[in-house]
Amino acid sequence: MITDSHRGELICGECGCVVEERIILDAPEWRAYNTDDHNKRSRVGSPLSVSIHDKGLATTIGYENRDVFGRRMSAALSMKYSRLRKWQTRLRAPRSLDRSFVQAFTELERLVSQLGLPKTVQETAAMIYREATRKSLIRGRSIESMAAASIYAACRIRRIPRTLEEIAANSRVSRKELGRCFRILLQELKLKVPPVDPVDYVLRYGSDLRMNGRTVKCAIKLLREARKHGLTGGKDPSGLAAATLYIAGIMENDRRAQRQIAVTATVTEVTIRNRYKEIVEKFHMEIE
DNA sequence: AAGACGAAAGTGGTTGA
DNA sequence: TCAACAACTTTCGTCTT
Repeated sequence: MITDSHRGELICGECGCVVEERIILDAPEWRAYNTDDHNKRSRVGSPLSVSIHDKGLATTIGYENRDVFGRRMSAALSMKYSRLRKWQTRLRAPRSLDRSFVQAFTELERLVSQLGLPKTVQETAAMIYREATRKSLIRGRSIESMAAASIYAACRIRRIPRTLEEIAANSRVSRKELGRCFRILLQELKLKVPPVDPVDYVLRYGSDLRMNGRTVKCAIKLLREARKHGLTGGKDPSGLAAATLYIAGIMENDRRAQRQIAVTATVTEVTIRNRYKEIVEKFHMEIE
């Protein structure tokens, strides 16, 4: 077991699973010990110090060993990252032209590993960030917020469902700021980002909740029907996914408590009930 | 005792004058 | 720029299983 005091997590040394999140530590969090450090850190936020950061890397076990379904990083890319890492340790004091880039890429890497995202997301996010830099969109905004926004955009493009909240929770950027930066990326880079499909969330939450394949399929079917009846417009996709999973659970005898679903979908039970009511009413369903 | 229900008041974001 | 509005949340008392 590894305690990551930076993130407040207890991590299994074998597989990198987060065993316990949000541990409360009595030790102080990072501090700037002199003004120089303070200037650096207040700007940057995430890699608080090289040593802590390296510790973070060491726990990124999935990185080289586990990887996503055996896919390896291209040789060129992997060389690039190890080079970046080397720079990171060397570039301690002097300011360099590339420094912000290194910081951004380190942040991307950190977010990807912390959120358990596949490599494709990291690559996409890196491309987006690079492009944003080229169009000088970073200026006036923090590296961290733009990196997080790139990650979010990459998730949307790759259809790996992660909410703004989840990403915000893993960086020092507020949900609001993250949304703003994402919007900027959207319009300035003319990214074509498909609308969020609640089905993606059904799949994810269904598996998080260990629900049967049949139940998940049923939920997807309900979702399709709901869409046909115009019940989905303007609704939070997470809420829709949660509600259809709840109904499907009852129908397929694979029931979960509203509370449980609400927690994994990060919506409230009230929202689940509202969607649930709308759907049941519309379908004239009798749910036992 | 846990789960489900719904009313009421509050929040943050979008829209349209 | 401001007000209205819809969706969602929080909180809480009540009913159901």
